[in-house]
Amino acid sequence: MSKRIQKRDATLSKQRIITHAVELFSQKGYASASMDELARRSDLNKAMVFYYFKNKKGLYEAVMREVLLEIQKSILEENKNYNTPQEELESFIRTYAKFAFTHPYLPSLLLKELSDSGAVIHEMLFISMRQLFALFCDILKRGEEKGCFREVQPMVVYFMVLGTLNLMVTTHSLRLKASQLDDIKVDTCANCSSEEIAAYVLDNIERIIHKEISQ
Amino acid sequence: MSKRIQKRDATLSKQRIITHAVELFSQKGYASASMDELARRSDLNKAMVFYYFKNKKGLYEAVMREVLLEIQKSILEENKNYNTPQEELESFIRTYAKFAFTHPYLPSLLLKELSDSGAVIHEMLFISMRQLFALFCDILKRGEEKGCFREVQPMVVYFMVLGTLNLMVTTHSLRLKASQLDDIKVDTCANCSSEEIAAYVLDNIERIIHKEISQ
DNA sequence: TCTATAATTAACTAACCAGTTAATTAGTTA
DNA sequence: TAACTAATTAACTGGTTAGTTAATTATAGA
Repeated sequence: MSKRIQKRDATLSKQRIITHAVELFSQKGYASASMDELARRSDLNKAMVFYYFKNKKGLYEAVMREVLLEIQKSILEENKNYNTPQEELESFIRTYAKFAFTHPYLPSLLLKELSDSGAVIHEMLFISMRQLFALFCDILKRGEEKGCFREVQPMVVYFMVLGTLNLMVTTHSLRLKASQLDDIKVDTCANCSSEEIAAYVLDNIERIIHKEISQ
Repeated sequence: MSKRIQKRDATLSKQRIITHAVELFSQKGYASASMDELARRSDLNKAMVFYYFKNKKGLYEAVMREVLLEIQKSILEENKNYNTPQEELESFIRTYAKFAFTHPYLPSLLLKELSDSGAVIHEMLFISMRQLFALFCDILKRGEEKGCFREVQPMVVYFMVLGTLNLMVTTHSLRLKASQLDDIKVDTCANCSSEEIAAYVLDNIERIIHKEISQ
């Protein structure tokens, strides 16, 4: 009920909605995210959501576009700093890991979508995801041509990277809880830092794709 | 509206509900699964759902229990036939893959839960998941002690297996679609069989954990 | 200062949803 | 067959949801 203090500012209002929507969708999922609650969180009238994004699906697509473009940008930009396939691969994995751990809504939103073959937004997610995958494939191919990587099934290796990193993020609280119980003693990597996890995933992937193995 | 033909049979009705609920929850997710639709699909009165399972969450827990016990049983039973860590690991991966591909609701339900740190059913999923993970850890540990596996971070390797296999199942239709487009040529493993994928994941995991690498 | 337009609002609707209730039917047993 | 119980039903409720509408503000340009 708090009266708006700020002046009118379309782009700012729009951004407020997106920002809170990213959080809300990643916390509750598409179906359980309520537009009433979003309006409350954003401290804006609900009609504004529909004024700017037409409907819930439109908002969700805008959210996914934002998030996917952001990670894509990070990886592509970081990639420029390297020029051997090995370095590029390392950069890809480290950058994704860093982003995923500092922006945990990304793994949450991504896994929610992928657990349902792109239930809500097939088309767009799809294109953006494919571009990232295409870069990954390109790195692998150039590594192969250079003779430093062996031939692998890129899709499987890609999911080994993304699937693992995403799950390590989304299960963080679950793994912490598991480590505190002591009926079964298992190491759930509960206190590993994102850098440790990234380094570990990277090491494993290198063992999979490198031709000469330094044991 | 079709009048029930069958005689009254409590266990059968209950099983009808579970069976259709597994399908519905895996297709739509917890929030979007409607009890009205479930009743329609099961060809039973909606009140029966609440008569047998108290509420929606109770039904969901019953569904997850059913599904998790089923996969657990498969893996444990198959495991009995082997007695070296290498064979056991191979059996674990192959059995999970086979089950996941023939019962695609499992990856869908699992990823939905894990994308949200066990949003709906923390406790139970948790215990069942941990038992499976404990078996995996045990296999790795015995392999280590025998000197045939190197020391690894079990949680990460576990997610490399489950995460990858689950994603390969849930994204199947998406990968098929991607392979049919030809703006970017990428191999999405669209026509790989479940055995091929299992073999490929297994091969990669072996490269990660085996001490002597047969190049 | 007038005016056109963009941004914002409160109040509303129609559909849907989980869950309840009270009555009814079919099997079972004494 | 009478009486008891378990299974089943139709009809309902209260709350929530996405989306709409028509009126109202603020702002910028002429």
